[in-house]
Amino acid sequence: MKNKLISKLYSTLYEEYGPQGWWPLSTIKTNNGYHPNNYKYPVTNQERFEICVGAILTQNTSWKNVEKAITNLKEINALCMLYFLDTLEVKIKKAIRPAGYFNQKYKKLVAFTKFFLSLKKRTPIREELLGIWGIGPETADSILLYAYNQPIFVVDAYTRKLLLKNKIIKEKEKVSYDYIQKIFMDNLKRDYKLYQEYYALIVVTGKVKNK
DNA sequence: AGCCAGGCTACCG
DNA sequence: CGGTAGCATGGC
Repeated sequence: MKNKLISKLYSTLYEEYGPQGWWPLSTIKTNNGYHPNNYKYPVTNQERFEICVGAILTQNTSWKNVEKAITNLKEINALCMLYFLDTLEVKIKKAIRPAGYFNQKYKKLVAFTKFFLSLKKRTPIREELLGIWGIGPETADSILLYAYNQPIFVVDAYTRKLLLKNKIIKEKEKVSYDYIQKIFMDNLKRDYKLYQEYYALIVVTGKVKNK
């Protein structure tokens, strides 16, 4: 389905807020980890792993809380695919506690880390990610878009609100994740930089503007 | 003092 | 299939 509004909305948001430099990384000391206008990240497999961990920890959780958890993981040397599985369960859970749901998220991180190690640097496909316990569509797509620079659009609560507000979808009709994703991908160039920027802008505006 | 956050699973009808 | 309880913490 064609819809001119999709690319127009992007221009409007970009002009207002500028490049966002997602996904933030603890290895970048400036700008709180953000890297506007720099699309080379992740540089290392370690940074790639950190993005995936963040994507899981931020499920239904504010990024502020995730930052604490990531800092804690780093302090106990567990923010690393080679050491994570060797770290005591209680230590990990204590570290990720600020991100909430720590029992569930611990299980999710274990399942994901095993998978990540089995990849040996190969890029995963969406179905593989969705097959992992604890990885749903948004987390899978965040990982593909930001950890692997794949042009896959991420849909979340803010994305739906943006479409509702602009009357591209209606409140009543039940719109699936895949349907919304298709609206964006049908109307944008297949460009991971554009997708990374667009989704970041959606979240940023979603936060700023009331609800 | 509630309500909400960059969701997902399990289980129900 | 669609709908929803449960998961947990910190910020506002």
